Amino acid sequence: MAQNIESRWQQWWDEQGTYIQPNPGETGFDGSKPKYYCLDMFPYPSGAGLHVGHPEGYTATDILCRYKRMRGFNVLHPMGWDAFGLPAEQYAIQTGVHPEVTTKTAIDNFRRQLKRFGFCYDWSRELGTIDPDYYKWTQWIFLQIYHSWFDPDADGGKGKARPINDLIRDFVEGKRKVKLNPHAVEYTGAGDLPDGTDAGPWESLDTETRKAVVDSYRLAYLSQQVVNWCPKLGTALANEEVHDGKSERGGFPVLRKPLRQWMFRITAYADRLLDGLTDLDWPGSTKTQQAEWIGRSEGAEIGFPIVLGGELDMGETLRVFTTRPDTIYGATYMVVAPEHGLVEMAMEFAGGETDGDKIKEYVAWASGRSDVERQENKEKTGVFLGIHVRNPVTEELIPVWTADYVMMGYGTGAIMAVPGQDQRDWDFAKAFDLPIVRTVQPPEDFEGEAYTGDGPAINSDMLNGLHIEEAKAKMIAWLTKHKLGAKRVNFKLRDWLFSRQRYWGEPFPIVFDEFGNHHGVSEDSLPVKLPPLTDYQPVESDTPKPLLAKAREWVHTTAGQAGVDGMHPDSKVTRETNTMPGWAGSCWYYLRYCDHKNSEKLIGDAAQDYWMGEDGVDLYIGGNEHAVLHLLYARFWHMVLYDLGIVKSTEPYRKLFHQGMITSHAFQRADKSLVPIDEVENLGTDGKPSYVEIATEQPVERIVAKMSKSLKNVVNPDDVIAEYGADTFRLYEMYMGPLEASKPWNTRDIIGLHRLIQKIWRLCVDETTGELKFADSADDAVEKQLHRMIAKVGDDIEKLNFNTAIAAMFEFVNVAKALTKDQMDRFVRVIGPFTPHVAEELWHKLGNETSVAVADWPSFDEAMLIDEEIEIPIQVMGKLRSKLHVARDTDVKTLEAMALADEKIRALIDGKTVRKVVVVPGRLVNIVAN
RNA sequence: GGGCCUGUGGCGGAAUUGGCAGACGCAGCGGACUUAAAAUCCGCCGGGGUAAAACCCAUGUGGGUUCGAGUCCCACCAGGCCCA
Repeated sequence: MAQNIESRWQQWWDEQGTYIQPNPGETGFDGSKPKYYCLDMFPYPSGAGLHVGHPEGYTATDILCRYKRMRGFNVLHPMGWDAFGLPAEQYAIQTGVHPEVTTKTAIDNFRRQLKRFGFCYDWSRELGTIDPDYYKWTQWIFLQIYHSWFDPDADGGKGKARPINDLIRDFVEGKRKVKLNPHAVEYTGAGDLPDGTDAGPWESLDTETRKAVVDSYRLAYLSQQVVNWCPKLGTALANEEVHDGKSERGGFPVLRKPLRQWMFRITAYADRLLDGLTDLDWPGSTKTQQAEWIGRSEGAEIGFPIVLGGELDMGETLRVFTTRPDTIYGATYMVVAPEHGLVEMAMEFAGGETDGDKIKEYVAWASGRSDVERQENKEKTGVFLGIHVRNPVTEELIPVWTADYVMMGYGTGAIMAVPGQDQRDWDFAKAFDLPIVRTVQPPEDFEGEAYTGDGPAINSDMLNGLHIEEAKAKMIAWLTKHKLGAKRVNFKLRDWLFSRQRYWGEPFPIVFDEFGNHHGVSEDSLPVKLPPLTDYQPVESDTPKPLLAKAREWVHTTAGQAGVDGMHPDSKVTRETNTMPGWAGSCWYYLRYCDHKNSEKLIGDAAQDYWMGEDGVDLYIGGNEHAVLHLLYARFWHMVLYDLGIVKSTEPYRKLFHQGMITSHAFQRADKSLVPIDEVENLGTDGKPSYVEIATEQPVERIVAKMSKSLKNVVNPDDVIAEYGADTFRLYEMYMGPLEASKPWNTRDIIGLHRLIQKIWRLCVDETTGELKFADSADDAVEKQLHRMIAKVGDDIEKLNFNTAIAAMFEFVNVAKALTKDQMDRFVRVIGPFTPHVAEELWHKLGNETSVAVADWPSFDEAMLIDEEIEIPIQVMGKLRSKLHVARDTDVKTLEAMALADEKIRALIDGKTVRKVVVVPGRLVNIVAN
């Protein structure tokens, strides 16, 4: 029956366009209503179809949106597809089927499955990141970023993105000193002046230098980056995909190789990304994760003069960043990253204390290690460079080592090692027998090694006795005064590597001329369409070659064809062959939903003003696995677009909520290894289970585990819907527990929710005639319970407490045996958001012609929520001893008197002294007596 | 190693935010209806204790604050997630 009713109404909603939400200016739009923009994280349409985790968040937003609509909001609730990405491409490599074919099949399947849940998406706004009409604007945004620079002085020192032409104009007009961007990480390194060098007047520079200067400011820039290159797979790999120098997939060797890559200067926004978190209504843990990822730390940059052979002053300094300048007296050695310029310099001057071969060997070895491996706190490795620096404070000579636990990407790629106050330095010092000097006095009972806590400074001359914060301040002041260092803020956040050597992604709207200079294509030549390929095999090569290089005709074109302004149309150009990473399309999709058919603009003004308002998306629900990457990247794009005046809200997502993971059961052997569920049998009863692995007859323990193919504990929503219907499925997932909690799937429990729907049905419908049945008159108890349910359900929906809302429905149908027509009318409205199909069926049986989805939410009477007579527990010494039945508003004195007069209580306190009587009116009485 | 979160019946969970622990559902037990089963309806359902009550114990463990603690504080144990 469920199948029949559900598919009938789903079809009707489609035909009626029940859930289509018009935009401002369109027919049917009611501008007097407030807006509610409720967004789900759109799915990656995999070939496997939906799993039971998808509909959890989607059902929650569906209920909320239906409720908000009934409460008089215009609701924007769209759905789309995050469809570029690796799995479709991997599949293409194996089968030769174009990723577009497999992806579109997967999308059709996902759409079919989602519609089967009866979700109230406005499908007219559906979009996919692979649609050329969509990625046209992804490319357009890239161009905006490419044509921008970050002016750190703008906006009162907060800094903002400005058009790159503003910068060029400043250079031409002499308003700004022409120099390389001092904040550009790709140009910093040992020996560079921290402030950049004045390049002289603009007109004195040749074209090439001018271009280099301008490019160093772009928010999207090309840079040599050391990546994990796997020749066999023909692509760069993420750190997480490399283990022991081999690729996780296939076990092929991985090299550290510099690659010319597109980068986003997200580091320029570090402070704003951090500060912006404060006002967001996001889970605290997510904010913390982003803040830690950004990793702001205050400290000092200090220059240590480099000394060769113990006396020859090089006239250069080794710059280090440290968060603990107060510990400089305890710096007993220095460490530079193996990629640091000083290592190469050491090898040039090999001889004496410098063992060039050993250094060379070490650097080669370190280059094969991923960042993750290098940061693992295992065995310390390193080589003495034979170079010393002079401690600027103590004037003592300190040896310089290279070791891979120092990263080139963090700070300056060099540290002053203070083993007394840093455990990694301590371990290293122990391993290589280097001196350890404590500069902070640990507490007397301290038994650890490095001491990182606070305490008075020792062995530190002018700092002695000062605590960390004072000592830091004093040292920074001293260094600044003597021009040996300065206060500096450092971030863990790195610039965002935006190139992939893959096929299935957005092409860059960039071409290179014959001299290798890059040019953005003009806006009217967008989209740069992804060319079809027939061969998706990675190019096996030592020199990284992106897959798109195979589309030779597409790659080699002319400026006219590609649409490059300011070049002769016949000039030969080659297209950028890297593609954008999967994050690109998901960085801004929430904007496009507002106005997805707009061919003139990314988003029209009226649509943006109404739907995004000042705070952006009202509620964004998705998994917390996106806590950092997607949610940080999207905020970054939004901020750039804000600076350029394209969007008007400062943040994309006002309120964020993470639904918990739906887990499953699995079985665990004594050694903690897992057993698939079909290899276990229950020899006990349901009440007292006793699980045994069939093959070994050994007992196993039932535990909660992630759903996975190998454990055979994956649940397919299609099967559940086929058996119980979508309404039951929706209720079950919402009744499992709090939305944010991770909860185990338990098929056996579904029946209870199925019974609820049947009880609802039987409460309203006479099963013999199929007609509605009504009570002659309203029962007081039922009427009261109805008011309570309306209040409770509405309140719970607002708080996303769907499990207790459903419990309130259970309580109602357990009380109500018959409803009047008026009661039924209200009841059906309340269940509408949860079980839209059954509700719609009953709603129409009640004689309505329009959908229950557009009905008003019923009101309730506050007075009905309050009991006139209540039960008050009486405690003696905090233990429940008796109860009073009293009028709700009985005052304190009366309650106290009644409690003390209670027979049971009198017996208990007989012979004791009543010390105190605590009375909470309407709550309880507690008697303290002894 | 650091950070965050969680721990309540056989199971999922509830608890007005410091005020009657176990709402609601599942499973289980007993009964009604039925030739029988399913479905449905009624009752019981943390442990000990009792003829039944009374009473005692109980929210991972141990302490603390409080008239009163599942809820707040400290320590520990176990599990999970994130970072390293």
